[in-house]
Formats: sequence, structure tokens, C-alpha cells
Amino acid sequence: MKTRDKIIYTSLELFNEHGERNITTNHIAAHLGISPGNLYYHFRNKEDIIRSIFALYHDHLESGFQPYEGEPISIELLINYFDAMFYAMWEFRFMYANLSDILSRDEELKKLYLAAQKQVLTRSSQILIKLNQDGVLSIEQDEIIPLTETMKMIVSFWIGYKQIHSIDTRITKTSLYEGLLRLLMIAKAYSTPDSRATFVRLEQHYRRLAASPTAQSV
Amino acid sequence: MKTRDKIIYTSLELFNEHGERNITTNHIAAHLGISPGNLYYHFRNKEDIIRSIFALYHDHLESGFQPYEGEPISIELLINYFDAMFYAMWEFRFMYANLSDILSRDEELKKLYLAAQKQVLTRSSQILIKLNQDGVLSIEQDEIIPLTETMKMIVSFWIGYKQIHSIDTRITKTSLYEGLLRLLMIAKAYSTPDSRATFVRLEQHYRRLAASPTAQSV
Amino acid sequence: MKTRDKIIYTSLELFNEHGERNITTNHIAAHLGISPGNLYYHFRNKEDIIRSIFALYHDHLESGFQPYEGEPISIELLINYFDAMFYAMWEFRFMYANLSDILSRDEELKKLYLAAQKQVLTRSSQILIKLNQDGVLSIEQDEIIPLTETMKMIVSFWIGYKQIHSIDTRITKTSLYEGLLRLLMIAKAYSTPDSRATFVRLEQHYRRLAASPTAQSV
Amino acid sequence: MKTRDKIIYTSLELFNEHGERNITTNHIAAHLGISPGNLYYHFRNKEDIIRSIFALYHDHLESGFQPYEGEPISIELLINYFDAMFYAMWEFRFMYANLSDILSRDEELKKLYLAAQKQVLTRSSQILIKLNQDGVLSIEQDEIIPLTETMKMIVSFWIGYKQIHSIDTRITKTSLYEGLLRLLMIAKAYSTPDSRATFVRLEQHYRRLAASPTAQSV
DNA sequence: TATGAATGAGGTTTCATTCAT
DNA sequence: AATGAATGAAACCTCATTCAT
Repeated sequence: MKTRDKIIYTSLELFNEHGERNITTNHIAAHLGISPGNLYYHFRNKEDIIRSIFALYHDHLESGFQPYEGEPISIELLINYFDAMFYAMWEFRFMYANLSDILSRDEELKKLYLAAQKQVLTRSSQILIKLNQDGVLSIEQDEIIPLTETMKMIVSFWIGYKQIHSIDTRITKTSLYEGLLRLLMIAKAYSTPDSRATFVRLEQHYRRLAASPTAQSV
Repeated sequence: MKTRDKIIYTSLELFNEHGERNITTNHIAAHLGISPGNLYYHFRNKEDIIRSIFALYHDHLESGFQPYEGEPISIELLINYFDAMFYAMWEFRFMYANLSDILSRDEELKKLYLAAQKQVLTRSSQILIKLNQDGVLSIEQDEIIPLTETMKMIVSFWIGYKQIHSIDTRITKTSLYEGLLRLLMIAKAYSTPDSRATFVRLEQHYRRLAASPTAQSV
Repeated sequence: MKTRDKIIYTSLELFNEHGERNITTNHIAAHLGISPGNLYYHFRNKEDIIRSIFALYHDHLESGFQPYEGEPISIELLINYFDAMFYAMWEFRFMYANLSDILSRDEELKKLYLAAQKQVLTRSSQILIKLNQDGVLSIEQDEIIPLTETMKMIVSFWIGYKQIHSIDTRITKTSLYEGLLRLLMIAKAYSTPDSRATFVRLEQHYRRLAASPTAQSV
Repeated sequence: MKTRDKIIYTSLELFNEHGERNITTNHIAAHLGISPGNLYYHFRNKEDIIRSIFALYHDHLESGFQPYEGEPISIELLINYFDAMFYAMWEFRFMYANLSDILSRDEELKKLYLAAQKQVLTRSSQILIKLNQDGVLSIEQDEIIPLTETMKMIVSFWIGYKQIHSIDTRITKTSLYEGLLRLLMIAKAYSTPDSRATFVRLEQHYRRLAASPTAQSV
């Protein structure tokens, strides 16, 4: 792996572990065993690193929330979507935890973030529309956008919510699965008689994951 | 007003205006026209000030979310609850905006916060139970707690959500009223035929406030 | 002496000794035996210190180049003017040596400098006019301004010229007296039959000072 | 062109444009599309580059200020001298602007510079002597050296003087022509009845150049 | 000749907190 | 109660130069 990439992944790891505010560029360099000068050879400044991490995050969202096409709807397909959400929340959890702080210091990044969120909203609502058409969900036309927004809001703040509501600040996979289960609960409310069983099975799937020992460690 | 109190209220004002991270203890002292030494005579450190502000916040929650008793339910009574929410969100908006940041630096405060939240949850659900009994709402027994939690979550993160989703970081009263309207929307979904009109009037009330010119300035 | 003033005078001393570019804020603090933080308590940044030194310089110019009034012209009076020039050049020699460098980094200071120079030009030409009227000099009306400018230019760059034209970079009083003698030579060219003897005596005076042992050390 | 020469000319260009202090070795390499390592293959360090530029400057002075011999004096010949001065000032303007700074960091270069200046002084005074003999100028024997020195001083510091006395730091050809006109003014003061007309025409020549549009851009 | 990643000392600045008065 | 000067650790960043390839 190239040093540039090592810096990105090490930063991501340290940010996730300790919070972006507590990790200095010197920490990152020391953790990698390189000089601060070298870090600044690869990145103009700390913001530059964060933006590169954001690009990674953006790529993931881009590929994970494509409306499905030409394939029959299946439980695996739904699992894909929820897994993509989980991956985003877990792999970039520092962003969810410190978002307003980070964005308030980087106007440029904020614009990128807003654009990305707009896209996510569009994509997600398209998926819901498709699921509606395919008889998996039954949502009134004018409730699709608000519902998408609500779900996005829950995803956005679940980590912050969890961090505030437990003594231990560390984020576990279990707590993220709990967040997914909340989303599922909401979605299930719009399920059709045909799809209800599918949602029940989805719930069981993620409840199992939430309870698994590795998910409970940090 | 005593110096100690002046420090608390000035800090609150400055934190709300510029964010706690951007206000140093020297800023507070300078804004008050006192010396930093004097500030540290009254408070052991910055956290100590924040805890005192939190005590104020706690007092407000305590008094604002008492289940009503012995009086007939009325629209004024509901308005009281929503106004209390608004007041808390507005007057202590820096807490809502920087909560995870603040709590992550002060374990002690976090414990106090958790205890307070627990109490709020209890009180709020009691209020919902009472409204259920009085025929204002119609919620299944086992949905009361989750519903309360959802509402609390929305209140907790509305400001953060708003801040992230607009270029302008400043918080306006209008955006807080929009948050209240979201809560009302959710509550209305559980209204009874008898109470529906009341909720409609409540919505009109807060929509009017949201649109008022003074609410839109910063 | 107050710390603030100590910082100003120590900075001036170190700047004169080693050049402003080679003196860091840490050097200044260390030389004074104070913490860098303390230095930044008294001054916002390095530019702020330089501006304060400039204010000192400005004050000196202000008081040293007042046109004389109501008193008969005398050799002492002329010596006063030349001594004021010498004092400015010696006491603030780092400014003369590094002016373009310093001004190129501080637009604000540049404006102040330009304003000050304008004033100096006005004052100096007024003095020449007065000397003309009193029969000390005999300059054609339209040559007064150019002559003043030439003299100002020599004063401005004498130190830079000297520094460039000798191996030893250190500035000695002797070399500054040599600069004054150049100015005198120019002025003498405009002397009247009556005043010629006075200029000769002035030359002798400064030649003596230039040759004195203390003036030759650094 | 060889890489070594490309480095020299690019450095000269960048130094002239932005000042030597603001151009890093990395800037130079980047501007050339070569690696910093390669730059350091050709030059031991930054000073080494500056010295090579100085050699170029030296060559120019050498060839531009030869006393004329065996040819009759003419206005073209005088123009040649002034053009050589202009060329030196324009092509190596960063040296004139940052001379004391540069020399203070490189003792070796300073020695070379002093030797070159000595030569220039000799050559220039020889030219003045010749012009005196040919009846173009009428200078007292013992004033030739001081006059030469004065003219050299004006050439040396004209750029610095201009930079300090205007808000805009950029050097234009116009301002250099103004410098030449100052020199001419001084020389004209020593012109003979026969040569006066020649000097007037020289002035007209350079005034025209100063006013030309291309000379006023940067 | 050339690459380009890497070094590391050093510079400016911030800020919660302390302490003598 | 109050002053305000002082502390010092720590943050971010720059740049001439080196070195393995």
C-alpha cells in the first residue's frame, strides 16, 4: 500500500477510535512511523486528509445505493441495502459522530456533503418507489420523500444518539445493528401482507448479528 | 446579579452564539469586563461553567415536563409542553449543537446528563399515558415508550440535523419551530377523532410562529 | 519597565543585531526569560511587535524634524537636525536594513510607512525653505523638493548600501556618520558665502565623531 | 537547453516575479516539471543556484561597461551604456530588490559581489574620465569618483526605493526608466555647452520609453 | 541523469489554567 | 473578590535537503 493510502486508512482508523478532534497530524505520522513532513508531502493539511476520507465514503454511498434493475426483488437484495448502510456507519463512524464539528470547519467539504446527501436522498427514494411498485411496500405517493428523510435522519444521528446515551463512548457493531433494527421497524410498518414475512426474517437476521459476540466488542 | 451568575449567563449566550468550542474562558471574561483570574475564582475550570449551565437546563426540564394533574386537558396545556420544548432547544441550543463533543470531555457531566434524560423519558411517557387516558391520543400500550424515545431523539438532534443540512450554520427560531411541527406531525398520527381538530389548531399556531419575521432572524 | 515595553526594546535590539528575519518570537521570549505564551499575551503576533517599534520610530521623526520657529538659526540647531537623523538611523537600523522585506509582508504597516514618509518629506522641505529664507542655503524654488527627496533617499538606503559594500555586515556608528557627511556635502553645495563656514564646522564635527573609537565598534 | 541552464533561467524568472524569499526549490522544480532531487543533482543547494545567476549578471556587467576606444563618441554610444544599465536592472531585478537579504546569507557570494562592484566602479569612472576628455562632460578631477559612486548607489537602490514608496510591489519597466532619467538628470548637470543638446535628446528618448504602454505593464 | 518520497528542525500561534498581589 | 501577567504544552505547517532506486 502506498504511503498516501496508508495515511488515509490510518487516519480513518484513528479518527474512528478516538474522534477526529483528538487526533493530530503528529499522531497520525507517529502511528505510521513517518515524519510529519512526509505526511505534509502527501497532503496539504489535515482537512485534505478528511476530504480524501470523505471521497471514500462518497464512493461507497454511490455504489451501495443504486436502485436495482432487471432483477427480481429478493431478501438478499434488501439485505444488500441494509448491509451497505451498516458498512457506511461502521467504517466511517467518526464522520457520523463528529459531523457538525467537521463540517463547520470546512465550508468546501460542507458543500460536497450537501451535494452527496441530495444524491443519497434521490437514490433512496427511487429505491422506495421501486419497492412500492414491486409490492414490497405500500406507501402513499406523497409520503415517500418524508419517509426517506426520516430514515436518513435516523441513520445520520443514530451514532450520535447512542454516544450520548451510554457511559461508554466506544461504538460497537451491536449498537449499529440496533439502529438498523429501528429502520426495519419503520419500514415494516409499510409492508404489504405479502412482504411482511420477509421483514420479519430480516429482523431476525439483524437481531442475530446484533447479539453475536464479535459485534459487542469494540 | 452576582458575578458567578453573570459568568453563567454570559457563557450561555456566547456558547449559543458561537459554539462552545470557539469560546475561550478569556473570551467570556473579556465579554464581562472581568479578569480571567476572577473567572477562575468562581469556577474551577471551563467544564465547571458548563455544568452550571447544565444545572439551569435541568431545572427547566424538571419544571416544564410535569404531568398535569387535577386540571382538565386543554389546548393551552399542550401548548405549554411544546413551548417548554422550544424554550429548552432555543435557550440551550449550544448544548444540542455540541452535545457529543461536550459530553465526551466530561464523564461527570455525562452521568448527570444520562440521569436527567432518564427522568425526562419517564416524565414524558407519563404525560403520553395521561393523554392516552384522557382520550387525546390513542397509542397501544407497548408503543408508548418507543414513541417517547423517537420524539426525544428528534428533539435531541433536530438542531444538529439542521446545522448539517444548510450552508448557513446559524440557528433560527424558525428552524426550531419546524422541528416542533415534525413532532406534532408524529403526535397527530395518534390523535383521536375528538382531538384531531386540536392538533390541527396546534399546527396552525406553530406554523404562524415559524413564519413570523422575528423568528427568522438570528 | 513593563514587560510589554521590555519586549519592544528587546526585539528592537535583537532585530538591529541580527536582522528581523533571523529573530523568532521564541528568540525574543528566551532572551527575556519569559514564556512564548507571555509574549503573545502582550502582542497579537510578530507583526504587532514590529508595528509598535514603528510607532516609536514615527514618534521620533515627528519630534525630531519640526521646522524651527521664533529662534535665530544657529549651528546647534543644524546639529539637532543631523543628530535626529543619526539617532533614527542608529536606533532603528534594522528597519533601514530590512525595510522592503518587512513592508512586503505587512500591507497595513506599509500604509503607515508611506503616510509617515509623506509627512517627513513635507517637514523636511519646510525646514529647507526656512533655511533658504534665513540665508543659510540658496536653492532655487523648484529644486527644493527634488533635493529633499534625494537627501531622503540617501538616508533611506545608506545602511543598505553600506551593508552590501563591506564584508562585515555589522553596522557601526562610524559608517552612519559617513552617511551624514555625504548629506552635508550635498547641502554644502547650496550654502551661501555667509553660511559656508558653518558647514565646514559641521563637517569637522561629524568627522570627529566618525573617527572616535566608540563609534567604530559594533 | 540543458537542465542545468533551465534551472538557472527558471529560477531567475521566478525570483524576479515573486521575490527570492517566496520561491522554494520545490517551486522551481515543479515549474520546470522536474523532481527536486534532480535539481539537487545539478546544484548543491539554493545558494548555488543564486551564485550561478550572479555569474550571468557579472558577465553582463563585464561586457556592458567597457570604456569605448578608437571610436568617436556618439549618442548611440551613450544609449548603449544606459541600455546596459536598464537591462541589468530589469533582467536581474530580484537581486536589486533583495540584495542585502541574499548577501547576508552567503558570505562567498558577498565576496564575489564586492569584487564585481569594485570592477564596475573602475570601469564606470574610466568611462566618465573618457567622456570628460572628449568634452561631453565637465567634471573636476576629484569629483569623478564620488559622482560615479553616487550614480552606482542610485542604480543599486532605485528598485528598493520604488518598492518601498508605492503600494504596488510589482516592478515595471516604466519605473526603471524613471531611475535612468534620474541618472541622466545628474549627468546633465555636468554637461558642456556642446553636449547639452545630446543629453536633452537622451532624456526625450527614455521619457518616451517610460511612457510606452508595454513598459507600464508588469 | 533523474525520480519522488522522506526527513526533521524549527516557526508561529492558541488557550486553559495558575499565581503573586 | 478581583486583577492581569505569566505559563507551557501542544497544534499546525514549511522547506531546504537527502537518499534509495
